[in-house]
Amino acid sequence: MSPTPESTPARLRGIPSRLLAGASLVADRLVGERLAAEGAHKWHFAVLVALAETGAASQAELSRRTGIYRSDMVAVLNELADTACIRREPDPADRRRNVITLTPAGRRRLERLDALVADAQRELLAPLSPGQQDELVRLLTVLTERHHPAHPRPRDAR
Amino acid sequence: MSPTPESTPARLRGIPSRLLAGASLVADRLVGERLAAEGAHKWHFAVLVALAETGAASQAELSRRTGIYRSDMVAVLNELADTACIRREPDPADRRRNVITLTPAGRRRLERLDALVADAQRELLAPLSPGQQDELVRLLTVLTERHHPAHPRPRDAR
DNA sequence: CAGATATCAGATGTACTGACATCG
DNA sequence: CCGATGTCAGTACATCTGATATCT
Repeated sequence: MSPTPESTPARLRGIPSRLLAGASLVADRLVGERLAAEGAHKWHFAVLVALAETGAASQAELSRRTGIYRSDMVAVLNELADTACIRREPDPADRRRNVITLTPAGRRRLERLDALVADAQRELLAPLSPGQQDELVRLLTVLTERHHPAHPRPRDAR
Repeated sequence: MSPTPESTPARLRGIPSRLLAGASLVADRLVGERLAAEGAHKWHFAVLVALAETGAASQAELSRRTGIYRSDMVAVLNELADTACIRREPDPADRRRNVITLTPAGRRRLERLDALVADAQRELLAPLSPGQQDELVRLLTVLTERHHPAHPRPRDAR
């Protein structure tokens, strides 16, 4: 729907869900543009972070950690494997699973992507004072954490 | 990508762009569900508000006010015309344009949709105190208003 | 002729569903 | 047999692009 133009009526402009949609759009664009400069997507970044943070895991587990559907995870891991950022090998303990491991190359890539993402966040939040930035993050955290139970229940990755 | 599950690593959970994406998703779902109960979409609501607020207008003008592309506006107006919420007639002063006018039925429909949208906003913001709700709206407003110049320039409706 | 308008036809991208073979 | 896993095919929807005919 686009980030609120100037001519938007006040009654529309103040609606929280519309503000969130607009803010999310500009945020995703900023992140997307930065990462695109390195031929990456936010998913790659998310998976790399999850691996660096919580250690090697199966694809379904990564799906739960990142919020990417396990059906979509396949393609993401294919690309990360093609660039040697991860290794994907069958789990000897459970032959349904693949064990996904972060490689040194993947760790280096994560460092670069991390810098880009951090840049995008800085640019995104630039209009706010440091105190306001923290407050925004706090408010959004409360909002999202209170809104997972029930409706769209997270089973695999939703 | 989904609203952050519980098992998400802290390093991912605190990223503003991800928080915004998650919050925007739950918000759009809430609004969408409520409006769907009346067979409506957020676009219908947006157009009706724009008409009620700023008065009759051409389709391109409505596009600018609401942030809906003028290519997509056609279908929205078709549906609103089918339910007699608007009238669409050629502008005698400028024969390229259609003049879109809100009908009494449209005004009544707007009242109903407005209540549903307001409900959704209340549910969305319920986890926050009234003061926090205001603060969130303020912060998001600053954020979005500072982020329209340059990049995705709003010409018609982008 | 440049520019705006309404319209259509479709490209893209992302979230999501359903099914299937394999395995615990 | 139930349930989880990796994979694939395909849906649903929204954003966005391009082109065209008409008109200023």
